[in-house]
Amino acid sequence: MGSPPPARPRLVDVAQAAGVSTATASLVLRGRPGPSGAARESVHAAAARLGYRPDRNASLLAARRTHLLGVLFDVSSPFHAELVTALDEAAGEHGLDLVLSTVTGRRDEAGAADLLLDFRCEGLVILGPTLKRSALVDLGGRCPTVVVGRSGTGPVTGVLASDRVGLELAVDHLARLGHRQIAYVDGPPGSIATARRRGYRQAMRHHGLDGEIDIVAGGVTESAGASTAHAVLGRPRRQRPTALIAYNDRCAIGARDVIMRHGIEIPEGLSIIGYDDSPPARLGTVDLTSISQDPVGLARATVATLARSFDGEAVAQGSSRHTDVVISPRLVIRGSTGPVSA
Amino acid sequence: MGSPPPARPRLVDVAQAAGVSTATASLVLRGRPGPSGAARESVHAAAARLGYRPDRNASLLAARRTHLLGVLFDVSSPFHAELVTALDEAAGEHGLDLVLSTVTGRRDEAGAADLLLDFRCEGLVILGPTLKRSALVDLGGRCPTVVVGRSGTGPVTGVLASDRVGLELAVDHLARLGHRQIAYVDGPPGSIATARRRGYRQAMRHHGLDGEIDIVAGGVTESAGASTAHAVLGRPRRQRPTALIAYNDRCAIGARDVIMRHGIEIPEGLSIIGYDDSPPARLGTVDLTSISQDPVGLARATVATLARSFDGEAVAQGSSRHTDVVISPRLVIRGSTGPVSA
DNA sequence: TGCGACAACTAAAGCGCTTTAAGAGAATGG
DNA sequence: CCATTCTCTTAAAGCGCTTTAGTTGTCGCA
Repeated sequence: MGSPPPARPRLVDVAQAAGVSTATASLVLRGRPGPSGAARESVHAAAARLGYRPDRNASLLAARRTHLLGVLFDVSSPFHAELVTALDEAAGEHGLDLVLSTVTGRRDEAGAADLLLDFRCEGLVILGPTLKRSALVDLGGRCPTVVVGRSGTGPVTGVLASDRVGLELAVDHLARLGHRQIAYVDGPPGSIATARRRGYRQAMRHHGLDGEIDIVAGGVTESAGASTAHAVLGRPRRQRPTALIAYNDRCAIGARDVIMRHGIEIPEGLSIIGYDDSPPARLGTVDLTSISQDPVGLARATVATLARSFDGEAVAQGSSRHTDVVISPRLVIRGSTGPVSA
Repeated sequence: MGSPPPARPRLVDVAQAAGVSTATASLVLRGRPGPSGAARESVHAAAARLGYRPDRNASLLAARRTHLLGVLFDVSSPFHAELVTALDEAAGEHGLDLVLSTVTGRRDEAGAADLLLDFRCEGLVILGPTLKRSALVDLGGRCPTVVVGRSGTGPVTGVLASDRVGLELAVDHLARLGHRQIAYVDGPPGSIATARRRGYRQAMRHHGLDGEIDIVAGGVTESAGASTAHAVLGRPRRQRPTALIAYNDRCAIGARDVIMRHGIEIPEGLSIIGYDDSPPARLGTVDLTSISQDPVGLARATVATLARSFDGEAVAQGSSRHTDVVISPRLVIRGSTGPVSA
């Protein structure tokens, strides 16, 4: 393992080796205008020769700008994983870097946020926060903050994919395939599930399927989906839906399992649509049609919002009204949906 | 979102408010001996009143110790997620904090490592690295480094769970249930798969099952497992194994899918053991017996190793020999294994 | 020749903290 | 009563960088 600290070269070393002052070296290394061509060359040469890497902490401290975005996420969530990747990409385009923090046994969401603030990040991104409104508002007061996947509050902007549009996409797709008996597997209590349920109703009405609206109890986990499937399969044949839209992929996958074991082919006997476009949905063996919340789009919108707040000065400060940024989800069509069988 | 920087209080503010010097305030806030009881009280009071939080960057810069462990991981891996959580816990016990970095589109493993080093972390943890040996050795030369899940090289220590023991546990368990025809579903080319295959052979021999050794081609994904299952189910009945040990959970789950759809009950018709004890294996609907690499154990060992190298001075520097830390995996028994049917 | 304008550079003052070395009292003791 | 030893404080020197204000030297032009 170890090695004694091989004494990293510092800026003065580079400057000395290049025969210039640290001021010049600093300017050159950051590509700032000023130094002459000759100076630039010798500094770059010296830096390369010494293997110089600036000390981030010192730079940040001196520059009073950290170019750091703090991201608070749940390390065990695949959806968050995708968001983090996308955020990093988007941050890079704005010259920002990410510092990550996650909720663990010894640190709750507030503690993790504090840790990020201690790094003096210029903006805070909170993924799917379970924080109380008041705590959120407090954070928003200390640092430009965006929550992803839920509505903002007070000074905190929310960036989210429209659930209404999501369900519209799902119902449209199924209706186009000839389905009429389209059931919706409900989620847990909460604003997200409410929005999706509402979106489902609205979309059904839109297609003149008011009479077919069919909301069955579900949940968030695979086993919830499994129970739902049992319930649906227990109905008399005529009353069974020909298609299912589930609150999320996990629920959809649980239902799918039971349905298949019941001897019903998918999509011939029943079409299924999930929500989230999670990695399991993409597995060749699962191949689930799903609504993607477009992590890349969410990430871009998030970073753009924060970046705007950095240079665009404080936004609508006094009036602590918040504005959400709502993007459109996408329908990812896979093998779990097909035309309704004759 | 925004808010104009509400000017965080600095140490001088606290000191001033408490009527002491910054030196005293600094000592008090870090619980160092020196200041009197009265001083302690007033500083703490002032800090609380102002809502003071030290600027991490400034502290780190001045203290020349960062107490930071850099962790390089794959944000899309559930196994890494568990490790990160466990690492954080373990680091906390040693007074260390984690700074995370992940491979993304714009940053490869080496780039991510550089980012971590720029944060001046005192130790580097690389989870399941795909880095070349030479790159690893280079990192190890710059900073105490531990790789998790693979053997070390040069100055880099490896921390891993014994594959030999893992397969021993699996075979023991099945043998105890009366199985004799235990097949092993092989993994992709590489040292890990080799170690597991060897462990399987050894364990079988140990149980006097030399004649039953049965290694079938597999792979790392669900679909690889599915193909394997098709191959096995294509055999004449007598030659079919009564139990399967798969290279990993994903492969096991793919096989399980095909087997169930083939009308064979699990575990009555066939027992299956996976490897990794990944979240999908734990799902109620999957309920897969699996070998856990004991993330908590790995994390503890990793942090302990690094911590030792911090104060214990450089370890065996000149001789660039490396030592691995090998821990024992655990068998997690679930519903996918049962007694061999009569 | 002399003066302003400009380009290229640098000395030095921080950033917010830690730490060292030294100072000021108070307490001890001969 | 003065020397000695503590205990408690603090001024000041950094940490490695950025940035401001200012210096130097060159050139053009009246």
